[in-house]
Amino acid sequence: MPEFKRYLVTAALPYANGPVHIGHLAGCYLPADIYVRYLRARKIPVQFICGTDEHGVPITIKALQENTSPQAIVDRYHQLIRDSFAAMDISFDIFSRTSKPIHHETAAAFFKKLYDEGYFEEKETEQFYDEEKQIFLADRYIVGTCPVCGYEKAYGDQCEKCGSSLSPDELINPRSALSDTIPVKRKTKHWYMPLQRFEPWLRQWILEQHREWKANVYGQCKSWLDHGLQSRAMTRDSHWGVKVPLPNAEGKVLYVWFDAPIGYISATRELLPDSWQQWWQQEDTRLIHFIGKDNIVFHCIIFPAMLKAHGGYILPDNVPANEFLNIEGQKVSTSRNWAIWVHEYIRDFPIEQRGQDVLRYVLCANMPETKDNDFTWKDFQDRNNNELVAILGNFVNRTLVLMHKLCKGKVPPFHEQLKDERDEQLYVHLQQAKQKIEQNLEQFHFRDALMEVMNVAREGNKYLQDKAPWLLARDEAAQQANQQLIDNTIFMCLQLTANLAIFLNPFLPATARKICYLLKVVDRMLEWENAGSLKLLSVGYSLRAPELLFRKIEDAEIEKQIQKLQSGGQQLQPKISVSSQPQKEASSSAKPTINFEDFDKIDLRVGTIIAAEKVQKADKLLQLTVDLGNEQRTIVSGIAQHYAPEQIIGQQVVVVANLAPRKLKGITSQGMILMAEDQQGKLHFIAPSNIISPGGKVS
RNA sequence: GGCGAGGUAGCUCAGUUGGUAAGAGCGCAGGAUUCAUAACCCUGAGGUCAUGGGUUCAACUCCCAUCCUCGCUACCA
Repeated sequence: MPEFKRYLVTAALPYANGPVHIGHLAGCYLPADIYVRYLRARKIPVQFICGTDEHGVPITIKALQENTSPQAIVDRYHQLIRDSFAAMDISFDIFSRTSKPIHHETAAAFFKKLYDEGYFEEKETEQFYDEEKQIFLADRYIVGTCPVCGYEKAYGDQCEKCGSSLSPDELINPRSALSDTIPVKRKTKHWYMPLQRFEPWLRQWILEQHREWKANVYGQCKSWLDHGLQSRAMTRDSHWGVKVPLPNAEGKVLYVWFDAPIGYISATRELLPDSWQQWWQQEDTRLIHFIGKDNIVFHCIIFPAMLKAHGGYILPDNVPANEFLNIEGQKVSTSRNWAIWVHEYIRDFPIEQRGQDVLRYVLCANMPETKDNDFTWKDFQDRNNNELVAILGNFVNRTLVLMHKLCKGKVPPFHEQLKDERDEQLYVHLQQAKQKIEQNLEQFHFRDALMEVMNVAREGNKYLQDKAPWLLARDEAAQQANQQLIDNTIFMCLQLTANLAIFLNPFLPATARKICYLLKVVDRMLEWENAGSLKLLSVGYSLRAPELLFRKIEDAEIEKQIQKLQSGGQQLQPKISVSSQPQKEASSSAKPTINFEDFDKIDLRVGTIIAAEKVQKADKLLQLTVDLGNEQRTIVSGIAQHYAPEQIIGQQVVVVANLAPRKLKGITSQGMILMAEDQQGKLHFIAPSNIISPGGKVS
């Protein structure tokens, strides 16, 4: 292991087509920030790099939907995201954007170098082309009916309704998202990176040399490597993005996943024009990527392969990816608006009351480090009221109150001759806590680290309880007699409070500063080397009047949040609240008008299911035998996750009888069953309201 | 279906390379106390460590099978 002299910490570049939610924070920005603040407190040179990822097709789609330009979209979200992070005290050294010229230049040069050294394969493929707009359509530009759930605005790579990943060929009634015309296939050329060439090296580098990576990360990488890597297109047909720096590459841009991680490099160049090489090209720099688990393949496989191919760059030493944070038992869904948006949270729990620290605390205490975790508002309330208020805030408050009552508002002296075992025990605990916090942070165990910080406050409460200085000062005579004992107790509690500020600083920076304010010390006290000391506050120094660090959160506030979440979650057509203008409701005319002849081409028949069984090795498919009166058809239908085979025998259905046969999992499907989808995405049969003889015509 | 990660007290989660009677926080019950935001402090109840086999002197920890959850992937006309 090389000795590291400096740290380069990156947090995944958020995509500038929507605001950030608390799952993003818990997934990578909060752990990254805690880690960076800890490093800074230890005076270890560190740069914390982030910015918005502003290219890619979804942004252009969104621009089309809102009838504006991609630039307007990314400008809006860049600002919103940046402000959200600022409110949460995420302390980036730079928060840049991939639309900046320096990034285009860096990414293009990177691509050119790989091209010049022959790392790319050129391939021609057939892609959908919009003749009206004269442009190739990336998968995302093709919109059509999802073959799985019937959602009419599925994209060519994925249906956002049911989550199925698709290819454009699978869409029913594919249309161009640009012009709504029917696209045609046309040949196009792209540059592919043969990742399989890096496979032996990646196996060695990850599987042999980085066994210390988190189990979820290591396992995911191994899975990818064992599956075998393939060439991957690193360019796209688009006008929005980094232009491919080659002749005859009009209308080609870098694949967003090629250019985005390079954004880390260009942001560093922007921040440190004269010394960025030191951070990216010297082996004694430790590069750490904080990401969510959806980004593992890009940060552990593709980007390292790119860096390796380019040469001259260091590789990530660790990629501590977190899992996902669910909300109230359900997965976050931006399209269903099942999410807690940071900019909305901060409106209800403003930074004046250090609402950001409450959220930081709860998210860290419940951080999805090893598996998906659940965020509930009840838990948020409990942790605030029972931990921040009752344990931490209470300890600091009672310490300051006692100090004012029993020590005249000044830091009392410590009378060494009266030091007892209990004092020593507290001191030992403080030293151990420091060590444990350090160890946990260095191993990316943030929740354990935070727990240890809270244990310091817990220990303080116990100590105070054992010493019970209020008993020693029952009356004036008693207080006079016991003043030295009282002094010692308060002295210890005050020094412990100062230590708490140091420990809390990486996790709850605003609270740490607030404690400094109450103790009338400068922020420099927060430097980590001061932790464990009992000389942080000078004897005789007068401190400020106590102020509560945290307030209780009432049931009504929690109710309000839950209602807000659920009302948002039930909206069929979700609206993200940054936009003041409501999106246009378009679902009533999602498909172009057709005439009767078009409709008449479809032969719809009533049928009765007379047999059903699960298709082998397919999760979603049922093989049905449908009686159409004069014949029986075998139809394969993607409904296995909605109906058990035995429960649908005898079910009447509507069948598209003249659909061209198609082989699925080796079975020829002779038709298609019509299904209706409800708000939860569950499929229901379309059937006549009375029993009709099989074969009956539908029109 | 393939692969990966998980299934540990009511809840949220820890458990390093197998070895004293299985842990924490919250919640719950009882007690003590009043400096403190009815906060704090003490004590206690609670788990066949998903299930069934196996290896071992010894397994939550290793191996095999099964079930459940999440993710990636295939299937969706």
